[in-house]
Amino acid sequence: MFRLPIHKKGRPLRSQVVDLCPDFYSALLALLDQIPDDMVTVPVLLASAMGDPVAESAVKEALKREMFHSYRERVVPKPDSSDSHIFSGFRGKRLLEEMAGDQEERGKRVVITSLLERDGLIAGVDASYKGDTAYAACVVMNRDLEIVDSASTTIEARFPYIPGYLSFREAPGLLSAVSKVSGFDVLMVNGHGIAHPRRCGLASSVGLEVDKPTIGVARRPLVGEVGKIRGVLTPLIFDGLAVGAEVKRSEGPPIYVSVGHRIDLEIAGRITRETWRRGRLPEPLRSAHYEAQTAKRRDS
DNA sequence: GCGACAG
DNA sequence: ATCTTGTCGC
Repeated sequence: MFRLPIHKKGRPLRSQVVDLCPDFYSALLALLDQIPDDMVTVPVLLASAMGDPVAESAVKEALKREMFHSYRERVVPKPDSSDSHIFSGFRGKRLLEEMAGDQEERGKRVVITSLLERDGLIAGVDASYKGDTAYAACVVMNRDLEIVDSASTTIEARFPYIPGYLSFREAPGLLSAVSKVSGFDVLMVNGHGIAHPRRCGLASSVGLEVDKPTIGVARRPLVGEVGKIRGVLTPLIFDGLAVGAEVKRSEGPPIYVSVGHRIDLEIAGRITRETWRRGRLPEPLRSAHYEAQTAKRRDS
């Protein structure tokens, strides 16, 4: 029977992703405390000090939270032309830079293989949010796409959504939900696998943890360009490599599939096409999304 | 240089 | 992802 290594007989959660999931908000607080009393700063400088300017909007969102109420006047929206008192001398470790380095390392551990013993049971996992409270659900379907098992959990996310860093927000909840179902052959995750700037998107992070064949499926690409049609799949090219593929149906917008872990693009694409019947995502993900929404509704 | 940017 | 009413269409 499938079992996740993160529940050690009632011990606290342990896994690489969970261990490496730092608290974004405490790190931001530590930076805000460095601003001298007679100075202010701007969001992009805080994001850069955290290690990646891409986090600018996440910083802006965070500053709206109650937790940062007393720091609101220390951050101005734009660098005022007349102001020479914009602080930028932040010190300390760059959290996002370390996390990106970790993704690069884990991306190298992703296994791409055409060996897939069975694919009779397909699991889908997804999460819904109410603020930072995550409601994650995992459903298991048979070949006829009938639900044979499902589970959901709720957990507090300690990290905001930042493009390229989604796994640090979502993986803990998804892993918890996945650990509650009895078993499956392939896992489908709502997000990219190796079609990621550092070859380690949400689907790869989750796949490496559960050590099962894992597929990443997303509605929009994060990196890469759609290449020339090659057979039934249109490759998504990034850095000169086919890191994923665009999957089309007769009608409606396409979706993007990539290797999460222990699978290859052809098989991942085949399973994605075989399970995509209606709507914007394949059935395992539609189902998991519905269950996650239901769990959230039930809670409030 | 500026904007875009999985969920 | 989430905030949100009615509304266009099969």
